[in-house]
Amino acid sequence: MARVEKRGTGPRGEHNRDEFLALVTKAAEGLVRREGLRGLGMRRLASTIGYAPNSIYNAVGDLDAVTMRVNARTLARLQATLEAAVASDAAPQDKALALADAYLAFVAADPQVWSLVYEHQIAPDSAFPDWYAEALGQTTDLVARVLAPMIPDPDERRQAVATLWAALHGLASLSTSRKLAVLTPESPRDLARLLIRRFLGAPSRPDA
Amino acid sequence: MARVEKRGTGPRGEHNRDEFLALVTKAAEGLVRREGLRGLGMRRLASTIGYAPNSIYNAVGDLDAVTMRVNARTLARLQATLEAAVASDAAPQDKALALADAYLAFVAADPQVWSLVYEHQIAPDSAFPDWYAEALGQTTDLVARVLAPMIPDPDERRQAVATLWAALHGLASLSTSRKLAVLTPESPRDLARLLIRRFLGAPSRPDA
DNA sequence: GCGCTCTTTGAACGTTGTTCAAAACATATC
DNA sequence: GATATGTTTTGAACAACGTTCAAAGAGCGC
Repeated sequence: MARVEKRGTGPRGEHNRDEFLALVTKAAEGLVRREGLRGLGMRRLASTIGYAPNSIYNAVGDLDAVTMRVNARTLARLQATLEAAVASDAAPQDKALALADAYLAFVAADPQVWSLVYEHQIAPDSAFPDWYAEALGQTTDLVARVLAPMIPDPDERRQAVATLWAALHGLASLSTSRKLAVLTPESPRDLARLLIRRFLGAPSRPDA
Repeated sequence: MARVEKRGTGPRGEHNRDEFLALVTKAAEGLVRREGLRGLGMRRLASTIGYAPNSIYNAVGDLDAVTMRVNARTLARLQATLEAAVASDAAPQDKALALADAYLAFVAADPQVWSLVYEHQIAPDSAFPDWYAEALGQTTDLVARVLAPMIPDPDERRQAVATLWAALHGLASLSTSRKLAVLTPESPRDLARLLIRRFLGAPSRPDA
C-alpha cells in the first residue's frame, strides 16, 4: 500500500534562508488577507507552506516576528503606491488629493492586511522597532514634500503633516471597521477631500 | 487540618443576575486596563472573580460577549465625560475645543480600555450590534449639536462631524500606539487644536 | 417529604503557541 | 570511503486556552 514508514527529516535544499523568509511572509499575508488577524496561526501557517511549525521558529521566530514581517512588507507596498501617486507635475493641492486617494484606495483594496499594521500592538516595555519608525517616517516625508509649497514654515508643516496623517488614518480605520458608514453615507474618499479642502484652506473649488 | 473534601457547588445567593453582570464586566475591564486585550482570558477572568469559567458562559456568554459588555460601558463613560465637557455656555468654537480635549484626555487616562473598543472587530458576516451604532450615534450627535451654530447646512454638517470624528479618532489611535510621537513632539491635544482651528476656519486666534 | 428550576462546578475535548531532543541531510576533514 | 560537524527539519510533548457536557448542589413550591 505504499505506506511510508519513516520519512526523511533533514534539509530539503528547496529554499535558502531568504527564499524561505519570503515564503513564510507571503503565506502569512495571504492568511490575514482571507481571514484577518484571527486566521493567522502558527500551525496553520506551517501547514499551508508544507513545513512543520518548528521550521518557522528556527528561521523567522514566533508569531509576533511573523506579524512584523508582514507589516514591514505592507508598509513597503504602501510606500511604493504613494510614491507612484505623487509622481506627476500636478498642482500641490491636487497632489495632496491624489495622495489621500491612493492611501484610501490601498486600504480599501486590502483592508485586513492593512489593519494588521495597526491592530498588532507591541509589548509596552519593548522599544519601538527601528524599521517601523523609519517606514513611518518615509511615508510622512512624502506628505511633507507634497505640502512643502503650501506650508513653508517647517514647524507648522510638521504639525500639519502629523495631523493630516492621523486624520487620514482615522478615516481609513473607521471605514474598514464599518463604523464610518454608520455616521454618514459618503465615502471616506469624499470625506478626505472635504478634510483637505478645509484644512489646507483651498479656495474651495467645487470639484465637479 | 480543615481540609474541604467536597465543596458545595450550587447557587451562592451572593449576586443576582445584574450584579453578576456588573461584577464580570468590571473585572474584565480591570484586566484589560492592566494588561490590554491579551490579558483578557476566560479562565483568568473567572479566577479573579472567584467563579468557574462556566458561570460566565451561563450569565454573559463567550469572550466576545464579555468584550462587548466592556465596550458598552466604555462608550457610556465616554459619553458622560463628553456631555460634562460641553455643559457650558461658551462660544461654539470653545465648545468644540473642549470636546476634543475631553475626548483625548479620556483616551490618555485609559488607553488600553479605550483601545479595546477599536481593536475588537466583530465577525464580518454578523450584523452591526444595535447598541453599538446607537452609542456611536449619541456621541456624534453631541458633536453635531456643538457644530450646529457654525455649520447650518445639515448635509455639510453631517459630513463635517464624521470627518472631525474620524480625525480625532486617528489622533487618539496613533497617540496610544506611540506612533504619533515618532512623527512630532507635539501632544495630540495641540494637534487637535490645530485641526479644529484649520478645519472650522476659525479666525486663527493664536490662543496664547 | 418530593420534584422542579436555576446556579455552579469539575472534568473533558479539541486546539493553540511554543519548546525539546532526536533524526536526517549536507558538507568538511581525514 | 569513512568520520565528524553543523544545519535543517521534524514528531512528540507541555502548558495553557476557549468552550462544552453532564452532574451535583442549592433554593423553592407543594
